[in-house]
Amino acid sequence: MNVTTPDITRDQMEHAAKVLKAIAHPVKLEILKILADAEPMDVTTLCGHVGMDCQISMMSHHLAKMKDNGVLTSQKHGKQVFYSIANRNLLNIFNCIENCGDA
Amino acid sequence: MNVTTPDITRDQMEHAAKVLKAIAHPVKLEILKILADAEPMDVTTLCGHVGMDCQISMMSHHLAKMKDNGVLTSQKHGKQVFYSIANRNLLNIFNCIENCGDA
DNA sequence: TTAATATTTCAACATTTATTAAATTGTTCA
DNA sequence: TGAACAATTTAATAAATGTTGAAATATTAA
Repeated sequence: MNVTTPDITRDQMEHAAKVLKAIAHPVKLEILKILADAEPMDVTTLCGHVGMDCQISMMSHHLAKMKDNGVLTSQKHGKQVFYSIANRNLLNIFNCIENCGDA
Repeated sequence: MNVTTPDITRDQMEHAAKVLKAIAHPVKLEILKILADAEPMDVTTLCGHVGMDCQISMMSHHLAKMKDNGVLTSQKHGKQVFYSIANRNLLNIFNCIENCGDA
């Protein structure tokens, strides 16, 4: 397979690194995956869907970081905060990863 | 655009997180980009191609981590070590990133 | 207004990552 | 052999991340 890469400036590179850092964590990837199938979702429900033991505080930290880096958006309804994926194009990263798993 | 995500196990998730961590850094992305266009390449030449000031020792550290996580491979010829991209599918990540830049 | 619920923020700490310089290893060539 | 070069390893330190529990904030309902 002949893959070519688009031209990317140094600024874009810095930005890309930030986004990747914001999701390069098993739980954060899982969050992304769960939201991919059922967004938006509130923090407590999301916590319940995560495989491992989930502490609400940890979840909140993960979500905040992902939001800070433009990966997620949030919207408050009543006492709950619902998170969504900012740009579903990012989900293609899962296909990328799946193919590269046996590198 | 309706993006669906493949089923991914927790183990794959852990692995994916490792790979992403191994490239979630501006210089590491740049390394990947340079190699994408001209692999294999030795450490000193690679260092020269990197935009910012590059110390050979730092480069070596970056390369080692990327190799440890299966992103790169290396081959020694004489006193030089040439690095290549282990699986060029990973390069699709640049397309991913380009589209998500304005999230 | 008080109680209950949802989420965030704060603070502390452990762990990991990034960066740099110096020392070390391995290779080639005079 | 020993000088020169390429790259890695080691070690030290700074900076960023991950994790946890407790306290604080905001919203709703009694």
